[in-house]
Amino acid sequence: MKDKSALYASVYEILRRIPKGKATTYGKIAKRVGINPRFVGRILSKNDHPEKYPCYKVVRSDGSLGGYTINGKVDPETITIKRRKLLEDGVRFNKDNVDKSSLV
DNA sequence: CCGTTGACCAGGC
DNA sequence: GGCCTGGCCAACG
Repeated sequence: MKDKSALYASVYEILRRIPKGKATTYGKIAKRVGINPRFVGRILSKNDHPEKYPCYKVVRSDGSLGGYTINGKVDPETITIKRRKLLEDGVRFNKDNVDKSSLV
């Protein structure tokens, strides 16, 4: 993993490894691939593949959903979709935050 | 080339 | 419990 494009692939690979009913955080991924947390979000927002990778399984360390962008879409509805998809996967919620017991 | 930006994080108040 | 600050580091204009 030297190329920056490989970095993207690493992040997506991690998303695929998330078990059903679980979510992960930007910070955990960042540590895993060795980059800063901000860049994780940047990767997902600019180069995500919503049909192939569960980018919606990534939330903030405090359990809040953070953001959710699809193909440059910045509508407030997308964040609602993110929450619904997490629920469909069996991730437990505590009000508007992901239950920490559902984090990996 | 340099300043700003960002799907963040941890710490302090 | 919420808001502010500093730090992080690649990408963008």
